[in-house]
Order: sequence, then C-alpha cells, then structure tokens
Amino acid sequence: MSASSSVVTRFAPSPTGFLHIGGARTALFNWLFARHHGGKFLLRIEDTDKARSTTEAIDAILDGMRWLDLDWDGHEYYQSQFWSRHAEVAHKLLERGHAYRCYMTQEELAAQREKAQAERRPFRIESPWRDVTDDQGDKPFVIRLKAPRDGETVIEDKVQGRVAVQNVELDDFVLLRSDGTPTYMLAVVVDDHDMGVTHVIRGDDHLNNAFRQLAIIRAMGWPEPIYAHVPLIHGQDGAKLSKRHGALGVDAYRDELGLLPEAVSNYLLRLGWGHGDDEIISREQAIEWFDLAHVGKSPSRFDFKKLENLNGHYIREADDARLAELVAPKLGLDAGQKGLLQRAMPELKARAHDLNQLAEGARFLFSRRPLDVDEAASALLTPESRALLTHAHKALGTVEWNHDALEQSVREVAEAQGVKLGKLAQPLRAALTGRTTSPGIFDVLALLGKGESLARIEDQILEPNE
RNA sequence: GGCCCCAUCGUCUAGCGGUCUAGGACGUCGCCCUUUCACGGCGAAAACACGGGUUCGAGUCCCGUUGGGGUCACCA
Repeated sequence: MSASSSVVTRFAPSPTGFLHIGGARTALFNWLFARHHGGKFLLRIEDTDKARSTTEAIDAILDGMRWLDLDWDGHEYYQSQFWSRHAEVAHKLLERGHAYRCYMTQEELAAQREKAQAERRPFRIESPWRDVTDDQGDKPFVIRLKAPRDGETVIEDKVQGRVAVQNVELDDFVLLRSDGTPTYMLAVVVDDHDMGVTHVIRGDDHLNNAFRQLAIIRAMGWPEPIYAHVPLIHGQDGAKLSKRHGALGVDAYRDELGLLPEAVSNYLLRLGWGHGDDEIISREQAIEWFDLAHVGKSPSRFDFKKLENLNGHYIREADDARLAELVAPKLGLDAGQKGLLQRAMPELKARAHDLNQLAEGARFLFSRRPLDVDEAASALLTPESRALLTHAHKALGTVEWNHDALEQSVREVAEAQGVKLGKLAQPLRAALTGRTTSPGIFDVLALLGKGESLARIEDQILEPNE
C-alpha cells in the first residue's frame, strides 16, 4: 500500500483492572482501522501509576486481546520504561520556556481551590511561579506546562467533528511530578510521538485531554496525530458502564457467560458502528468495511439480549469438535465422553445461546443411572404412560439401532396403542433424560445407544418414580 | 456548577434536503412447522424529544428548550 500504509494506531490500556468491554471495543476499532489500511497496531501498557498497576491485570489484558484475536505488531510497550525520556521532554519544555517549575504546596493549592469555590467561579490553577525562571534550590517542585491563555484550540476529530475550546479553560497542568515521574498527560504524548502513532482512536472520555495534549505537542513542534474519540458504552440505565452493568473483564464473558470471541467481537463492532443493514459481519468483512466515518457520535447501551442472540448464531455456525472441546471441561468429561458430546453437538447447538446452556443440554448424555428425574418429568411418568413405555421397551429391544428405524418403531408403538406420538415421546423423554426438554427423541435414543436407552426405560417401568 | 459532546422504535442502528405513508436487527406479541425445547418461516405492535427558524420541500441544515452523557488531580 502507498500513502495509507503509514497508518499506526495503538491501544493503551492502564493495567489497573481487567480488560473491560469498553476497552475491548476500543482495541477492536484500533485494530480494524490499522488492518484496513495495512498499517500497524501497537499495544502499550500505561503503567505510569506503578502503585495501581499489577501483573495480573497486564496478563488479563494480553489474554483478553488474544482471545478476541486482536494481535499487535511487535512486542508490547510499557510506559514505565520510558520515564527518563518523559523527564527529558519535560526539561526540554522547561528550557524552551514552555513549562516552569512550580513550588506551590498542596496547602496553597487547596486554598486556591476553596477560594474559587467560595466565589462560585470555576477553579483554575494560578501559579505564582508561572513566570519565574530562577531555580529555587532544594524545595520540591513539579513541572507545569505554561498553557496558552489566549485564543482557542480546535480539533478536527474524525468522530466528533470540529470541537473548539477556549484556551482560558485550560490550566497549567502538571507534566512531571515532584518525585520526578511523568504524569499520564505527558507520557501519552511523548510515547505516541516516539512510536509514530498517526491515529489516536480512544474513548471520548479523553476528548478534553486531547486539548491539553495538543498543547504539549505544539510546544514541542511535533506533528499532530489525527484524533477519533469514540463515544463510551453505557449500561442499560444509560450511565457509563461500570461493574454492576457488566463491565466485566472479557475473561468473564468467556468463562462465566460462555460466549464465543467472534460473537463478542461482532457485537462490539456493531455497537457504535454500522454498515447498512448488516448484522452478522465476519472479521474479513469487518476489515474491509471498517471506517471512522460511520462511528456514531452518541453513546450506546449495552444489550445482553442481542449479544446472547448473536452468540447463539455463532454457536450454530461453530465447528462441532471445537464446541465439544469448549464444553467438555464444564462437564468434567474424559476423552471418550468427549466423542459422544461431539456427535451430539449438531442436535445440541441449535438449542443453546451460550456454552453454559450447551453444557446443560448435554448433561443427560453423561448422567449415571438411575437418573434424577426432575419434577416436571416425573409428572409425565403416570401409570398409563409407564404402560406405554413397557410396550416401547419391548419393541425397541428388537429393532436395529439407528435414527430411522427407531423412529419407525416408536411411531408404530404409538399407533398400535392408539395414542398420538407425543403421548409416548414425552414419557420416553422423561425416562431417557430426566427432563421434559431435550433434542429430538430419536436422536436421544440413537446417541444414548441401545443398552443405556433400554436400561433407562426399564428404570422407570420397574421403579415407579413417585 | 464551568467547559465539551449527544438526541430515529424498549435496545443497537439505516437515513448523509425530495426515493420516509422512516428500513433492518435484538427483544416483545401472534401464526406456521412440530414428539418437548430450540432452530427455521410468516406476520404485528413499536421511533424521527419539544419549540422556533432556513427552504418550494426537513428525520436530514441553523438556533433555543428539555433530557442524557463526559470531563474538570502531583489517576489514567
């Protein structure tokens, strides 16, 4: 590719929690944008705040990205590795007169804040050190950016459009803390520049930060990246997605909710972005179609129902062996049982929207006799239906054990006894599965096998379950 | 509260001045298929927040109101 091959995007999560669903979508959009343009997608862990960063969180993020099949180019970067570079830039800004040493104490800051509050005017830091260039010796200080005070700053955001902010709204934020470590504001800008990031695609909770970051970029005379601030994902109640809404780690979507990565990915893609009436979108199509122009400007609510529906679709499309592999651990199956599970999969998967339901639906296959019969199924095992089962048991004992022959045999028994098929099929289902719902009854018989099937029926004929 | 952003069915969205008596999907409700449950098929109810403009013509452009959201740290 020619000009567009210069696209470089990045995903920059802070490892203070797990990879939540909003972060996953941001990562997906960045990944898609880079792949669409044949560019690079980089991953940088924002561990500037050492105290709050954990290796568990870092692993969870990498793990979640791999699960969603979002591969990053090169190795992952760690922001903390570049601290000296960040400090270097801060001092360069100092030398050039774009920043200053601020010796204000926390008390002085608090006093200013209170005063502003008392006078009911917006608080903005007014440091008396802004125009002092002399070094004050050993006193602790932070380096603040000397932010522009006149005019306005404009961002031509690819999603938000033209956004302008008066520079008086921006204050002299801290670049370098008194302990010499960089703040996030400085670090992102420096790292994005050094990594050659051309497109900054992130949550719009960073939109306000963009103006501050631009001030640093302009002070350094660096090229400005193209911004795209994507609206946040909200919970059912419309508020920013939080724990109680399902802003779980993506690991929970996989392990607890039993979702497939392609379903989560497809769902996330359609949340805030659309391509006509298309709903089911493969990764290949997504790469081909994705663009920033069709990212909506309004926040969207997370809808579990739709995700679940989509997951059901992908389960039905998924390979049987793969599904068996995913479900087996939930049932604690051995290798041999896994084979049976896989054979049953075509029947099972039409009935499940997630892996947990799939496991539940398969459970009867591996139950030990005598079966636990649930209440609804027990109600089906009346004296009359047991009599029918006795006839069925006898007929099935002589039939060849395959789906079609079994169907013929069961239908004949029903007919001979003068009942509709359902009158026999339901008690049969109760006896064979202990439940009132299951895959087709002839499939159940075929799957269970002759010995097991006849034995389960016998259990109900001989030992009235009442 | 200041600043910024947003506003089409319950939800995700299509719509980029006339083709909109507003389309699709999830969900909901009927019907069909049927041995149960699903799957599948068919169908229904369901939206342009409100008020002003601009225009021959507005869901689509502008302003305001209302509502919602984001952000205001030596967190990221």
